[in-house]
Amino acid sequence: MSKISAPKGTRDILPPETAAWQHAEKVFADVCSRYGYQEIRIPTFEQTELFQRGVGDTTDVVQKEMYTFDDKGGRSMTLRPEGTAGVVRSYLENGMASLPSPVRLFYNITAFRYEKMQKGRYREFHQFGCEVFGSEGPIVDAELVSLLDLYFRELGLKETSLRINSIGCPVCRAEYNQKLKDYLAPHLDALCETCQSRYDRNPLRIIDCKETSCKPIVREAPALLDNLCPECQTHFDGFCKHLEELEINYTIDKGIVRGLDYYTRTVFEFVSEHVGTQGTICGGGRYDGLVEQVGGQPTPGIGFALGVERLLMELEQQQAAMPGPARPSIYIAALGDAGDQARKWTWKLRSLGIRAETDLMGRSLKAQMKYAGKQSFRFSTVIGDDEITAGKIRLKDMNEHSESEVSFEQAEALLADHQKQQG
RNA sequence: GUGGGAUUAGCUCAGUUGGUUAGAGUGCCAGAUUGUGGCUCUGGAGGUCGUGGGUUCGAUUCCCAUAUCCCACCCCA
Repeated sequence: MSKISAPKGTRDILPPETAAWQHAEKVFADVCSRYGYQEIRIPTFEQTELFQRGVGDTTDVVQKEMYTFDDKGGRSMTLRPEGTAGVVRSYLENGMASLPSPVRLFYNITAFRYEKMQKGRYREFHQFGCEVFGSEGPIVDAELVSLLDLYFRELGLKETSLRINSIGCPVCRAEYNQKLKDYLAPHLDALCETCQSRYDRNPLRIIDCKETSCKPIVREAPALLDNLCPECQTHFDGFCKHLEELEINYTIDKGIVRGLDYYTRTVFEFVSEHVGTQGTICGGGRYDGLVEQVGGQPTPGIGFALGVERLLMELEQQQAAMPGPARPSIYIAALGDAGDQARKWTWKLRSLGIRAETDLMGRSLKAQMKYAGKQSFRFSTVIGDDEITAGKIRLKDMNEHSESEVSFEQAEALLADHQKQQG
C-alpha cells in the first residue's frame, strides 16, 4: 500500500509556524477594523459560471487553472481561484447595495489554482483581502493602499515597494487598444506565439509579456497611462495626490496590467525582492464594471488580495520579529497517589486563565521534570502527599533555579499575575 | 504546458567502484539505587534506501518509467 501524502501543491502548516500565522491574521483583522472594514466569510466553492463571468473567460486563471467539478446534481462547481468574485456575488445576493455606502469588507480565505509549483506559489494558498463598494473617487483607492501600508508597518515589513498604474476605463481602453494595434501591426511577426494570439483578443496583455522577443518592441509601445481619457486622468492624478498627502512612497509602473479582466483605472502591486520570481506580495485595483458584470446595478468597487505565504516568507527573509508559541506557565509534577490532587489543581489553574499542564504518561518524577524543561515551562512544582498535608508547595522558577514555599492560593495569584504580564 | 536538479530513520545528511544483519548527528522513549529539568554516560524503538518494471547469480547502488519536492519559463497571491 502506498503512503498517503498531502496533495501536490498543498502543505501542512505546523506549530510553531502557526503562531506566526495567527499573528498575521490578528493584526490584519485589527487594522481592518480600525478602518471600518468588517469580516465576510464566503463559500469555498461557487458555481463555475461566477468565475467565468467575474474573473473573465480569457484569463489564464479561468482557462487552465481552475479546480472544476460536477457535483452529484450535475451542477458545475469550482473551488474559488480568488476572493473578489465570491464577495461580489454575496454583496448582490444579500442586498448589500442598500447598506450605507461605502460598504467595506475584508476576508481571510484559502484559494485554489491548478498550477505548476514554485517558490511562493501553491495550488492551495491563503489570501487576505479587502473590497470596498459604492465609492468612485480616488480617496478610497488611497485609503486602501494606506491600510496596507499601516499593516505592513505593524508587522515590521520593510523594503517593499509600491507600484501603481492606471489601465483606464472601457472608453479610453478601446481607443488605446486601437492605437496599440496600429503600433504593433508592423512588428507582428516578431512577437511570440502567445502575443500573436493576444493581438486580437486582448492586446493590452502584450505589454506584460516577458519574452525576450517581445520586450524591445513593447518598450517602445505607447503606454495606456499616456492615453487616458480626461476623466481617468483626473482620477489617477487624484490618486497620486492623495498618496502624497499620506506620505506613501510609490513608483509609477506603466507595465502593470494585472492578470484578471475585471480591473479598471487604478491598479497597484506591492513587490519584494526575496520571494523568488513571485515577487508580488499583494495585488489590487479598481473594478468599476464587475458588479454589473455579475448581474447587479452599476456599482464602483475596489479591492486587493494579499498572498499570505509570500508575506510570511518575506517577513522571514527580513528577519522581522514574529511571535512564537505562547510559553506555558507551570508544570505540575505528580508524585504517587497525589496525582488526583495534582490534576484537580491543574484544572483549577486553567479556569483561572493560566497555561498549566500535568503528567498524562504516568512517568517518573525525573522524567516529568525533563519534560517540563524541554517544553520550557517558566515554573514547575511537585505535588505529593507532603504538599497536600502541609497545604503548601515549593514553586520552582525554571529560569532562576530558585524555589519559594507558598500556599496554593499564593501560587494562583502569582501565576495569574505572571501570565498577565506575558499576555 | 516546457526545461534543469533532487528523493536513504521524525529532521539534517553520509554510504555501498553492484555482494550477507544499511550508518552518523539530532530528536523520541527508558535507565544511571524510587522527591526534582537543561550537562554527561548507557540502552531501546524507528528505514521493504520514493514507487513500479528491467539488466544481473545478486540492485539501495546500473537502465527505463512514474510520483513527489525544489528551481527556472509562462502566469499570478
